[in-house]
Amino acid sequence: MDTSSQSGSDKQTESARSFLPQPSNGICARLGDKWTIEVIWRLSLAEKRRLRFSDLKRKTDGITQRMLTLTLRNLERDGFVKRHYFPEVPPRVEYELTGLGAGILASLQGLNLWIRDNLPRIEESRQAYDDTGEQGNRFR
Amino acid sequence: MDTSSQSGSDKQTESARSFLPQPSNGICARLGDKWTIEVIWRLSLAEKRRLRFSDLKRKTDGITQRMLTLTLRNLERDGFVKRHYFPEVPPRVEYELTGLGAGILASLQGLNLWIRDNLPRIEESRQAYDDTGEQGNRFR
DNA sequence: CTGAATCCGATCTGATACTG
DNA sequence: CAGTATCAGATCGGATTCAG
Repeated sequence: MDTSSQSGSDKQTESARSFLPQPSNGICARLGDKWTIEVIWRLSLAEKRRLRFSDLKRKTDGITQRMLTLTLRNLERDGFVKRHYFPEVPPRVEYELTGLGAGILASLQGLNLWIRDNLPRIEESRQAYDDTGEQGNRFR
Repeated sequence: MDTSSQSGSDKQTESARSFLPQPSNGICARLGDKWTIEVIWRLSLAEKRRLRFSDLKRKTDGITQRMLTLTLRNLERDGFVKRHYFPEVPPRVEYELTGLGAGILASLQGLNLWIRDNLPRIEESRQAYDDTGEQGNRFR
């Protein structure tokens, strides 16, 4: 997991070639959606990894009904979430995180830990960039 | 960090709580950009993790000059890439992947391996969803 | 060679109203 | 309760043009 050191070595390319270049059929883009990760995460914390629509909406702060619906449709299509419809009155629908959905969450943890550890440095960098950059062009 | 009061406590939730809910200050969204990951990856494969603008553009198939510039600006701002400007004629600019940038690439590998292994299942799911869904509404 | 500026269509997101 | 439909603003990404 830790291949970050070694700077000047030209043979470092060997191990790096195993990395996938592709945006992986849009998976990363999907995860980058505004609500996708949080919705998966909320489901993973729920009892039996299941929540009904209204609960999910309440737990996911700030999400609109429309965006929750869209997010769930995409997750359902990719097989990360299973939809259970109960034809009652009023209707009840539960969304369940599949094994696939739980799996990607687990795989995401390494990245999230890295982000948690390095976010301060990133934000420093942003601060510095915004401060020094507001006066000059790119030719210096 | 924790906003919602939990209804049920399973054993499985215990380990899941360590996961970060937040889109992590836009990091995941940035990675989901159309070109970000590939640009980082191209730099990581280069000698001394450095490439000049035109080389990077040539290696990154399909990217426009504008998008490469924007992608690099964002990466530079976050501290993932360092820009080296040489005031020659014609001008030469090299971009170097920083330790930070290489680090996130390494952290991404777990996720990418998972995607590689599970993409077939995801695409099956998409196929099934698109096939069965085109006739009925959501109430079934 | 590097990169900024502009225009434009496509997509994303939110707000709102309506339906079974 | 769950979901759809519609509209509007914001952002994204591509094509093109101009400039240091």
